[in-house]
Amino acid sequence: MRIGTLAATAGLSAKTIRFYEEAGLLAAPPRTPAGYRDYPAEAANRLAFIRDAAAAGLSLAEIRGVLAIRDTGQPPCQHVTTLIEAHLQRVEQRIAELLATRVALQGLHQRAQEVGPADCGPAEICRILSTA
Amino acid sequence: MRIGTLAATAGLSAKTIRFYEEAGLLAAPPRTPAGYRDYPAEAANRLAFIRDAAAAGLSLAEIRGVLAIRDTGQPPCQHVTTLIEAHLQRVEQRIAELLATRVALQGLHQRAQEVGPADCGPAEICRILSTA
DNA sequence: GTAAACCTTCCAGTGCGCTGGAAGGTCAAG
DNA sequence: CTTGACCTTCCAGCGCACTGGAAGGTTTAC
Repeated sequence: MRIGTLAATAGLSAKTIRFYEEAGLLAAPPRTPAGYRDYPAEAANRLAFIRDAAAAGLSLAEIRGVLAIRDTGQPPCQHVTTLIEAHLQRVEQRIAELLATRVALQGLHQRAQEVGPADCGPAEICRILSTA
Repeated sequence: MRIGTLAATAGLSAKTIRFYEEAGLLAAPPRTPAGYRDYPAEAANRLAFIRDAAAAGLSLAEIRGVLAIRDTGQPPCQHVTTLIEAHLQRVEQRIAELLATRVALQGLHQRAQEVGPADCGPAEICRILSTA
């Protein structure tokens, strides 16, 4: 299977697949006599896994870690559980930050309704965004 | 006021202030005979404004837009209101995405409790993260 | 007088996950 | 036989907001 076929199967671009190889996520496949990459069918599974893990928000570095453990023959369960927990924490942290930002933006929007252009002196920048 | 003093006042690094000048957020100040930047006290206000606006999550490009309007002498109220609304939408969109990711991660975590290492055949990568 | 702290410019790199393009070789169809 | 789709490598850049460092000049404190 050549790279274009694999790309179509996995729903990625050929560029991305070469990039994953370079990044150590995908082993370098054998080549045809002409030098074309020639992938076994299992490569599609690996790419699907990468896609699923990336969709869950794991970084390529984290995915590489999981794959590296799997490639030793060990099931990566414990590592994956730890990773999921850590990532869940990061996501929750980020959600909390964004909720706070949302409250702040709603406050600014409220303020924008209350002050008119005439309320801003020429010396200040914007009474809505800052009192500086 | 020299750049280090301004940096300390504004809670930024001197590097960042030079970067803001380069990025068109802050006018180039006059120089001392030795070539040192010599800021008027108002520069601190402008930096405080930039800080507040950035804290609300606006990009430097957006902040530059607000400042550019203000620098024409116009109050930027209408522009700012529009900007806040657009940014609020982006934030809400992102929150929704992260909430979905959180649900997905909680599902994966649940699955991780249910499957053991023995459940993963050597041919698959990780039954927790993907069925590929 | 000298050492440390401060300033200047310029160039380069960070992290992340790709993407674009150039210059060339190969393969399949008509 | 040619056209066009496909493949190869390599190098560069994106967007974002800085940050680091080198190599040099200046000011300040003791």
